[in-house]
Amino acid sequence: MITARSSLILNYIIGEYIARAMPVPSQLIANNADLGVSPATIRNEMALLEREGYLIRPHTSAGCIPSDKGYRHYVESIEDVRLPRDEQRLISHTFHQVEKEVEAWVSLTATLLARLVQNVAVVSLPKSTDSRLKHLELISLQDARALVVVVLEGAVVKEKLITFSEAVNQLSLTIIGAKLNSLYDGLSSRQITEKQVELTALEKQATDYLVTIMQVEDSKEYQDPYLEGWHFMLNQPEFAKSESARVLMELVERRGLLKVIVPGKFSRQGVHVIIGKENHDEAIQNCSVVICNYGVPDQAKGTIAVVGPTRMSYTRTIPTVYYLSSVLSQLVAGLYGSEYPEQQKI
Amino acid sequence: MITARSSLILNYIIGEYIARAMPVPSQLIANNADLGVSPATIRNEMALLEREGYLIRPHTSAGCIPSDKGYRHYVESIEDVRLPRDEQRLISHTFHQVEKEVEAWVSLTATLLARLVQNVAVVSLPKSTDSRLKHLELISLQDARALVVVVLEGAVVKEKLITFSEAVNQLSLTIIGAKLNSLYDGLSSRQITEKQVELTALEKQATDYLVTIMQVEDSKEYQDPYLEGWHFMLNQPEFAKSESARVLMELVERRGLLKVIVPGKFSRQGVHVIIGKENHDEAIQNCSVVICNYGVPDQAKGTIAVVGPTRMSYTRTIPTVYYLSSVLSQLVAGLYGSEYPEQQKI
DNA sequence: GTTAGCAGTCGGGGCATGAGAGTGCTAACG
DNA sequence: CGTTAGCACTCTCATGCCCCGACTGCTAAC
Repeated sequence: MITARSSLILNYIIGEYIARAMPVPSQLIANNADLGVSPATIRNEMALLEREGYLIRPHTSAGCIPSDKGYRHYVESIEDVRLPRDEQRLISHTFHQVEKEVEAWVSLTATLLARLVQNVAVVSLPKSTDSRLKHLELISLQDARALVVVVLEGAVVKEKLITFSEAVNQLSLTIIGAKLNSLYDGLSSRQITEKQVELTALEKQATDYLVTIMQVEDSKEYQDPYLEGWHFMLNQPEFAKSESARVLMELVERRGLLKVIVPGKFSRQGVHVIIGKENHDEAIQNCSVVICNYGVPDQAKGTIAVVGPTRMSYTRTIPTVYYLSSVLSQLVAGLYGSEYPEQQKI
Repeated sequence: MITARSSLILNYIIGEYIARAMPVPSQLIANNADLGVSPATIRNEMALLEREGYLIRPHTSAGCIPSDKGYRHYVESIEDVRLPRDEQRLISHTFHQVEKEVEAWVSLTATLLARLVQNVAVVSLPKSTDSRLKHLELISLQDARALVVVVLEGAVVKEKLITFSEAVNQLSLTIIGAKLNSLYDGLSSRQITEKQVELTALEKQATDYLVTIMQVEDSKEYQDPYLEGWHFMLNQPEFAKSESARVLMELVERRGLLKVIVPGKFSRQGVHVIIGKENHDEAIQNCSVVICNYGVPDQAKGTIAVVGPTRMSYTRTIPTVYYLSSVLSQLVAGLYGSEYPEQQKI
């Protein structure tokens, strides 16, 4: 339904348009695309591509700009999703210089990603699907108030201030903590609630808090991802009048980008691209999202994404998202004590 | 040097300008400000205020807009920095509904503040000036790798992945942990390093990690504050062309707003307002910052700030920042087990 | 199928015009 | 001396116009 040459021309137009942010004239294509044909021939092809819906003409006497369908074709024809070796090295080197903490990794990923692709990066923390208790610690603060620190499988640490029904000293708390640790070690929140044991009032209270924390952790999905790089996006001519940026920001900041995207169920492996109108939410229909899961199968997963105008550099963004997701996966795998499988292609 | 009536007129103009975002004509003042004089008289006063530098005229035949000096006068003359009782109740009610975690409080503060004042809110976590160890926990992950969880005075919890020089099991780690806890309980990082004790190789390594974590915690100032509400700011006509917003965002996101402000040394108590050119950094000289410290004296302090166009509602922003800082102070005081002193005025 | 040539179309910049808004000034008033 | 009415003046903004330049679509020839 589309000849090889049309496809070449289409991809050339899109590449140029991404770089110039202006309609691409036939002249330019004939000169630079090295097809050995004249502008007139190009124009014929362009007219065809326009009829087929791959191109849009802002007005009669102007060059073409790609439609969502055009971008889709362009993205599908990208073959190489690997970042150049030297860039890979540069990135992984940066990760070695940072503190060995999940938050630091994720935050760094967001910052790097935003800078590398000059758009907004969205990276969520890795989340266990069904968290299991690794360790529990109760620390007395004052009278009946205490701090409970919960360490879950995968080096997830959660703390919460709690208040017992009566004053307790550190010694009692340590004893309670020891008992609960031995009782609940390695269990999920559900298993803990189902466990039938004799507990004192205080132990019961501590257990309740523990279960609550674990349930909260299990239930909060895509909460508060790291957002970085708004100022890069504002640089794009698409967002010159800030009204357009505002709508998008409101969506991403307030309602949570990931919640909006998820309905798409991009559950398969690899990088996914959602272009313009393919997005469900209206506020983001002149944007594209490049998104990828990372994590360890059956243990924990997170999401890494880039949001930018549909006219973003996919050839740069896709490999970058892909590579960073694999780096994060490996780091997270270390937390769960498992090796991470070889990288796979899209 | 400025009569009572001039001052009234000036403040009226500024109030109007903040509301309308347009130059204020003499007509409007005469009609609404209830001074019992005609527009002509107002014009005379306006001419005076312009000569004195309180007002600026965008062009000859236009109303006036306030200069930074004018805003300064306006802000100084604000007397009531208390939020209405019912708003106070609404806010404190919201805090009761949220998880009892420092991060949750600070994040909520940023969100609330941004929404209440319709501008960007910047809130930093409370930071101890000289943190002391409350509890240490070592958790084995795999072979030589482990997780160290450090609880500091003030319910600050930090975790880090560490690697020992040799494989260690959980039992050994627990023993090491118990020993270090009894040795270092309540000490600062400096005191820990100065403590002369016989340690095994592993204990030495764990101590080093502990000290590093505490030093990092002590040294990182104003790191990664919670930012909220960019989309509100983009609504302001001042930022209609997103170029102006970009510069500001770059400053706040990349270089850290608080670092830029700090040189001003607003060490005293209460809310401070930095207007336009009073800011050191050029990128923010058409903005104002309303900023306030919170925390417990000598134990921990954080910062809460609002950034917006110089034409922001100071009468709303100042009380809101003030009240939220006192709420946060009280919450943080609870963490340190001390009562928080009565609220004081600016 | 490809190409040259040419007419046709549309956006954007430059410019003049006119209306409207609001002031500055002057002269009169109490 | 402070206040006021009246009026001329100034400047912005919106509108309309025109023309230029950029590209295309079409046609006819290769």
